[in-house]
Order: sequence, then C-alpha cells, then structure tokens
Amino acid sequence: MKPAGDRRVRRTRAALRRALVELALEKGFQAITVEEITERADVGRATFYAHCRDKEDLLVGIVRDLAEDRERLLPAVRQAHAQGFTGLPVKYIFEHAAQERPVYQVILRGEGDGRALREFTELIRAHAEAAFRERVAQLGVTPRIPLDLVARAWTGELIGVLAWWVESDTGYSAADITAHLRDLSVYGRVWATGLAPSDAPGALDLVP
Amino acid sequence: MKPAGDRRVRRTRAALRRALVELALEKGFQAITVEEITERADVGRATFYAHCRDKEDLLVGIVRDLAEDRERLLPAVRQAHAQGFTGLPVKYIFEHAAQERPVYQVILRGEGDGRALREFTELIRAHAEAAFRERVAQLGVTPRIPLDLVARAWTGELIGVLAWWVESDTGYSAADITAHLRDLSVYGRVWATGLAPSDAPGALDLVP
DNA sequence: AGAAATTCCGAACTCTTTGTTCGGTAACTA
DNA sequence: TAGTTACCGAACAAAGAGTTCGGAATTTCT
Repeated sequence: MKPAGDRRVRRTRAALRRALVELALEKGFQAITVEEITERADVGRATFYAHCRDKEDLLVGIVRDLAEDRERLLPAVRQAHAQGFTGLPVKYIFEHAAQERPVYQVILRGEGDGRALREFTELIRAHAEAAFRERVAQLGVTPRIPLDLVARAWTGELIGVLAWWVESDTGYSAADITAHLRDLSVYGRVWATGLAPSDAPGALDLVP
Repeated sequence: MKPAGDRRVRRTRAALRRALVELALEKGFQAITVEEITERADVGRATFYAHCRDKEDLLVGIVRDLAEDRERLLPAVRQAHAQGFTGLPVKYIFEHAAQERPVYQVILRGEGDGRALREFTELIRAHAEAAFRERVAQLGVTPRIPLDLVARAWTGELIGVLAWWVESDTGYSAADITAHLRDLSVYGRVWATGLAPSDAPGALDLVP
C-alpha cells in the first residue's frame, strides 16, 4: 500500500520531527528555536509554519504518529492471543519503546508544556479503563475499587516505569519488566517486597 | 519562631509565586510573560530577575517550598504512628494537596518544561524507595521484585492518582483514596477489579 | 506527457518578550 | 540611629516568533 499524501509533505514532516527529537535530546526542548529545527531539517523556516503553529504542535504530532504506529502492530498481537483480548499488551509497548527510544524519551520527560505527555497518558488511560470495564462485565463481577481509580493508578504505574526504563539503563529486558508488572498487579506490592501475607497487617504502613 | 530573612524578600517572593500560580491556572504556564507576573504581583520587572532567572525557576522554587511545607507536618504525623514509621504518609499528601490545590494542579499538569514535575516526582520516589528498603531490612525478608522497580511503580501510581484527584471533582475524599490505594497495594489489582483469586490465572491479560 | 495544483524557498518586515543596567528611594535589621 | 539591602522604573540591546509574497520546483492527475 502506498502512503497517502504528497511526497514532499511526508518528507519535510519527517525531517522536522526527526530534527526536533534530536535537538530535544541534545539541549532540551525549551532551548530549541524554530530556526534551529528548520536548519537541522534543511527546510525553509516559512515551511515550518505551513505545517504547525509551533514547536509544541510538532511534538503533539509526533505523539499521534507514535500511537498510530503502535496501533498498527496491535491487530497482529490480538490475533496471537486466542480469544477476545481487550487489554493493552504491555510487553509490546515496552518493545515499541525500545525501538523508538529517543522519541519516547522526549515525550516521557514531559518536555514542552506537558501537552504531549498528557496526550500520551490519556491515550493509555482510556485504553486501560475500557479494557477493565469490558473484562469485568464479561466475568460478571463487581469491582471492589472504582474502576476509574484503578485505571488511573495502573496508568501512572505503567508510565512511571516506562519513563524510567527508557531513560536509564536498568538492565531489565522488556520481558522482565512485563513479568514484574504482572506479578505486581496480581499479588500486590506487599507480596512484591517479600513479606508473607501474614505480615500484611503490620506492613500496612508500607503504604499509608 | 520568626521566619528568617528580610521581610521584603518574603513578601515579594510570596507575591510572585501566588501570581504565577493564578496566571498558570487562568491561561496556562506557557502563555504567561514575565511582565504579567510582575504586574499581577505588583512588583517591578527588574525585581523579578533579582529573585530568579526565569519562570521555570520560580516554579521550581514553589515545588521546593511545598515539599518543605509537607515536611514540617511530617514529624507530628510520625509521632502519631507509635514506632519508627518511615514511609510517606499518603493520606497527608492528599490532605495537603486539598489545602494547596491550585499549586498542586499547576505542578502536576507538568507545566513549564517539566522540571517542576520531575523534581516533585523525584522527591516522592526517593522517599518511597528509602522507606521500602528500610522496611525490608527491618523484617529481614528478600524482595520478590527489585525494589527500585517497585518504588517507580508506586510513585507513578501515587502521582497519577493525585494528579487526577486535584484536577477533577472525583467525589472521593482523601481518606477514601488512601484506603483504596492501600487495598490496591496489599491485595493487587486483580482483586481490586472483583475477581476471585481463583480467577487470577485466566485474568492475567487484564495486565499483560 | 502535459497541465494544473500544491508545496517549498528565502528574504524582508513587524512585534513581542527577554534579560540587563544603574542611580535614586524606601524599608528593614541590628 | 546607622548601615545594609531590596525595590523601583526607565531605558537599552538582542533574539526569537510569526506573517507575507512572488517565483521556482515537485508532484499528482488526466
């Protein structure tokens, strides 16, 4: 299939986005000027404004592209899981992040005015909450904690870990992290720290 | 006890910070100019630069103040919990956030270039990780999941929920949220969604 | 292949905002 | 009360944002 639109547009868009990510990693988003971007991308400055209103806009565009890219992989993943899988396959998010590490870094650092990261977060949160609700309805159980809260907590957890993972060399593979996050979800943090279930009452202030 | 330093300094600092928060809520951090801040604070523009290099700096200062403010309450809280309590008392964070809601909103939106939120996050994360390690050493158990990961996950969870809570009217009280977060920590997300422990294996893809 | 449409260039221009300086005045501390 | 320190305000240079437009080049459509 051929990508839609004018080739020139695709080329300059790609060049601008790549330039933005590179520069953001080099000197921080804030410090970048539009001229630097266009210079690095080898594009006329006026052209920049033909594509987006400002830096921020460009960054948000990148987030959208990234999400689209992820979605493109999703159907195949869903297929792999035999029956109606509705969740966001965490492992593939981490693998995708490993592939597109620079972009993920810039986004997850919350650079720009935060719009990009908020948009990123919201995408994941909406996915998660929908998946939770569907699952609960499917099994006919009633949640013990409001699902909106559970979704927020889970999203925060995921993004917190993801941000850390793409930033530093943690030594954990995508599969490692996924397994840990799963255990954490299933057995809880008290278990994760190594306490026996019987210690739980005394260990409540691990949280307070 | 008398607050340290020159009264004039305290006054203008406070005025500048209040102005910044107000304006950030009204029109977004990005759109604010230094002149607007000084105007709102009724302070000469040159004075602004005598206190901080730019908007960002001012915001980071606010974060520091906030943390300091929280710490001031902490000893009393620690006292309440009979023996050596080391964790960050979540409930008091939420109560503090309720008191200082506008400030928390601005910070947790990730406005500015993200430095403020990163600093905020890092403060909490460091606290949490230290608390976890101490607790684990105290009880002589070995963690089943690396504690750095657990700390990241927990911090993300807390901040995700906190950001949501100060932003929208969720209808949950600080005590509600705290209780839910505790249950989530102790029993895990699978339990939280209402599934029986026996459902766990089949419910793993709530996470993957 | 040819025509029409679209995009890119680049240079010029305006306007806003930033960040700095400095002498005089007022407020505070000790 | 004396001495220190902070604030004011006006003026300045520099830089970046955002817009405009005619002509050249590419691409798409027929």
